[in-house]
Amino acid sequence: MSAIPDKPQLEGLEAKWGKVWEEQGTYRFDREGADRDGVYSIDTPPPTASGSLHVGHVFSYTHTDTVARYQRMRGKRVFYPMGWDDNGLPTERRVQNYYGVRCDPSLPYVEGFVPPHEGGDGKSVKAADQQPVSRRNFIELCERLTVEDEKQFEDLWRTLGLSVDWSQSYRTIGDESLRASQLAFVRNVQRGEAYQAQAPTLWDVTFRTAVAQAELEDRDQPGAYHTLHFHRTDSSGAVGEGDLLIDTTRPELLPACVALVAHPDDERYQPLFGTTVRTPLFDVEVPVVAHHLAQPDKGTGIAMICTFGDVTDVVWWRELQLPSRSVLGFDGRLVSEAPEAIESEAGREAYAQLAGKTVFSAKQAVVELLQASGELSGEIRTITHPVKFFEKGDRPLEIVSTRQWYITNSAHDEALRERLLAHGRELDWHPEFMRVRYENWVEGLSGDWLISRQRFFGVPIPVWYPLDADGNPVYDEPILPAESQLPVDPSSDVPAGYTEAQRGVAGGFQGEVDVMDTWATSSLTPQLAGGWERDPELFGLVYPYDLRPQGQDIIRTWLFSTLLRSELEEGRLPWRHAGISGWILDPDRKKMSKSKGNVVTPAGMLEQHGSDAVRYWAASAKLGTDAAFDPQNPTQIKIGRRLAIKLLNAAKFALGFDAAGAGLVTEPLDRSMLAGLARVVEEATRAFDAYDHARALELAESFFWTFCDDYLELVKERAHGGEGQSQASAVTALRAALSIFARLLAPFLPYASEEVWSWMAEGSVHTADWPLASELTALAGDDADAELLGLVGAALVGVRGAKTAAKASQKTPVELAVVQAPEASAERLRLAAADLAAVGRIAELRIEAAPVDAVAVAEIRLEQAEA
RNA sequence: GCGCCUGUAGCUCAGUCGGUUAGAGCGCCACGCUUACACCGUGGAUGUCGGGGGUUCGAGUCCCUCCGGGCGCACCA
Repeated sequence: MSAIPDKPQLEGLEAKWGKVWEEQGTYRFDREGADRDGVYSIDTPPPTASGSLHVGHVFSYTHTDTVARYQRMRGKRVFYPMGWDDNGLPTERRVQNYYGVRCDPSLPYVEGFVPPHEGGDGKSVKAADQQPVSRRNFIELCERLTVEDEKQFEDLWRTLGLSVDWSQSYRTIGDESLRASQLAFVRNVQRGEAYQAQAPTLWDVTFRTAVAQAELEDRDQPGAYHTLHFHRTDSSGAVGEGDLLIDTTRPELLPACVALVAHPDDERYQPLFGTTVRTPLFDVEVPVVAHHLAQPDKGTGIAMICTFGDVTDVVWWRELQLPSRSVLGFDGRLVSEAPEAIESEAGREAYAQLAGKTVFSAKQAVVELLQASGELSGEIRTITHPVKFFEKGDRPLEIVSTRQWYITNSAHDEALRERLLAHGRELDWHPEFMRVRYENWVEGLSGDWLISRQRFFGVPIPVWYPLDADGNPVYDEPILPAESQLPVDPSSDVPAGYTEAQRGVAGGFQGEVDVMDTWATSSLTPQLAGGWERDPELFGLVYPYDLRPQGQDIIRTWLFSTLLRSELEEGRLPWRHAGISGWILDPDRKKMSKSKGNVVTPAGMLEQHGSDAVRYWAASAKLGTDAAFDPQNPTQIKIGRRLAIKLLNAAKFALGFDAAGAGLVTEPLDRSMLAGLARVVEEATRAFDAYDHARALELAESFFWTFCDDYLELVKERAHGGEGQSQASAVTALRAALSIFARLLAPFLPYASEEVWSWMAEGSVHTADWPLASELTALAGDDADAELLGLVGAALVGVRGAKTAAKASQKTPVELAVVQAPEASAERLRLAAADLAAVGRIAELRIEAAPVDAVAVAEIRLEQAEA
C-alpha cells in the first residue's frame, strides 16, 4: 500500500501506472495451466499503422478495453493482443509522400538508397516529383516507416490505458503473418476455394489495380445523356429514317460497342431482335439482342452494350456471349490500337483521334465527331448519377479484362451461402440489429472475392507459373510451394525442381508478381494472433474467440471475410460475440473525416484532459450507437474528469478516518448504503455480461455520486468524531464501499481506480476480483433496508433547500426541523435521525408520521445569524 | 426500390416487462469558502416524449400511418 498524497491529482497517473503495469506484467496472458473455459479471447482490430489515429479509434478501442478489464477481474485469463495492419495501399501512399518516391518494379535494387526527403509536410507529392525506386527499395521504406508509426501507436494505446498484452502483438506484414496468409491461401487453392480467372474486373486507373466488391462505394457524379443514331443495316445507311436512337452516358465507349439490347417483352424493339445495326462514327455492325435486364423505361428503352461501361455490360456480355472489343487501358486511357472490328477508313480515322486520350477527353472528342457527322440527336442532358469508386480512390472505376485470383465467397455457391448465413444467426451481435447488415451483404454478393492486387507492399501470392516452350506462362498449372517452404516471395524464391537460372526463360518458370488484398491477410487475424499452425496449444486456448470488436463500417469487409475464411478453414464461427461500435459524429452530426478537417488528435485530447476522462466519454456510449463529439466543448470528457477527481478525493477523505475499530457494520444507514451498493453490483454485472458497458458505468457512477453527496455527508460526523461501534460501523462501511467503487469503476477509469486501490490494498485493482453482492450482504446482513438511504436523502434535500432558500450557509445551525413522512417511512427514518441531525446541524429534529406521499420537511427554524 | 437505426428539457443522452407525478448530466438562475474535492458544494426553473390514428383500465414504451435525421444493400443505358 502506498501513502495518500496531500493533494491527489490525475496528472502523472498515466505514466506512473503504465510503468508499473508493464513491470508487473499486469495484463500478460498467462497460459500456464489454462483451459479454454478460463480464457477470454479478443480478436482485436489491427489499426492501419500508416493512418492517423482519430477519436473514433479511441472510442471503439475503449469499448473493448472495458470488456477486457471486466473479464480479467472476473477471473478470466484475457487474451488481448494488438496487431498492426501495415501492408497495403495506405502504407504505400504514405511512403510515397513521406519519402517522395514511387515504386517502379522494372528498376534494379539500389544498395544504401537514400530517399529524396524524409517526413514530408503531410501533403501529397505529385507523381512527377516522386523518384522512381525498385520494388525492394520501396518495400524497405514501407518497413522502415511502419515500424516508426507503430511505435507511436503503441505509445498512444498505452497512454489511453488499453490493457493489451503487448507481448502478443503482430504485424500483418510480419513473417509469421506472411506465412499464415500464404498457408491459408495454398490450402484454399488445394481445396479448390481459390482460383484464377481471366475476367472483366473493376479497375482503379490511379492505383492501377483491381479492386473487390467490398471496397466499392457509390458516389454521385455529374453525367450526361447523349442520344446517338445507330443505323439499321437494312436501310440506306445514311442518317435519317430508320435510325435507332440510343441514350448513353458513355459515348467514348462507342468504339467498344458490341451489341444493342432491349427487353424481350418490349414491343417497340421486338421486330429488331436478330437484325443488326451499324454504329455511328465507327460503322461497326452489331446485333440487336434481347435480355431481361434491359429496362424499357430507361432512356429510349434500348441500350448499347460496350466492353465494358458498367457491371451490367459485363452480365450482358457474359450471358449473351458477345465478343470482346476493349478500348480502355490500365491507365484509364483509350488504347492506341483500334479494335479490329473497326474496318472502315472513316472509322479508323475517328478512332485515331481518340487513341491515348483519357476517358474525359475522349468523351469530348467523340461528342465533337458525332456532332460533325450529325449522329448526335438533340441536346446533351446533364444528370447526376451514382458511379462506382474504389473507396480509397478519387477517379471512377473502369472495367478491364485481366487475370486475377479469387476466393470463393458464396456468390456462386448456394450451400456455402446458407452456411454463412447460419453462422451469422449463430453469432451474438451487440447490438443485435447489426446482423442485418451482414445478411444484406451476404445476400447481395455478386461475384467471388477478388484477392489479387497489382501492388507492391503486401503478402505475395505464393505461386509460380511454368513457362512453355515459347516462354509463355501456363497459368492453368500454377506451381504451389510446399507448406514447409513458406513464407515465399515468388519474385526471389525459386519453386522446387527449378533453378534461379530458369527464371523467365522458355521451359522455366516465372513468379507471380501480384500481392494479396489487405483483407486477405486481415481476414485471418484470429489465426495470426492465435498462433494457428504455429502454436497449436495457444490456438486451442483462444479459438474460437470470445469477442470480435469492430466498427460498423467494416462488417462487409473485415467481419465477413474473417467469418468466411474461418468457415473455409475450420468450418465454424471464429467468435461467439461481435461488438459493433458506432461512429463519432461532429456537432453537425456528420461523420468525422480527415477531409472535413474536423479530426482531433487523440494524443492531444489525452494530454489535455487525462486518459480516464477521455475513456469515460467513450465508455458512456453504448455499442452500435453513434456519439456526437465537439472538440470545442467536450462536455462528456469534462464530466469524466470530474468523476475521476471525485474518486480520488472521496477516497482520500474516507480513508482518513480512524479505522482502528473497523470490523462490523451495525448502523441502519450504513447497512442501507451497502445494500443499495449490492444492487448496483448485481445490475452492473448483468449489464457487462450483456455487453452493455455503458449501463454498467452509469449504474456505478450514479450510485457513487449518491454515496459522496448524501451518504458520506451524513456519516462524516460519526465517522470522524463518533465513538465506539457507531463510529466503527461507518468506517467499515465506507472502506467496503470504496473498495467496491474502485473495482466497479476500474474498467472505465483504470488510472484513478488503481491509484485509489493502492491506498487501501495490495496488488493491482485490475487483477482484483470483480465485486460480488455477497461481499456486501455479508457485512450489511440480508435484511438491510436498501431504501433507507434514499429516504434520509430526501429529508436532507429538504433541510438543505430551506437553508438555500434562506440564503444561508449549509453550516447554519437549525433550532428545529420537522420532517413528515408516510407512516412506514417515518419509523425507518428515525433509525438515521442522529446522522441527519448531525449533517444538518439540527438541534431538535422531529420525525412525524403524516398522510403525505413522500418525505418532506414540514417546518424548519434556522438559528438567526448574528444580528 | 428493399431494409435497418433514430426522433424524449436549450445541449448530450437514460428510460428494463406497457403501470403512480417522464429522469440524469451539462448549460442556465440563485445561494454557499461547509472537516476530501473551487477541477468544489447546495438548491431551483425547464417537456406537445416528431405529427396523426389505433389497441389497452393504462402508451415515451405495442400496432398502423405520415414527417424529419442517419445508415446498409440493390439499381446505375
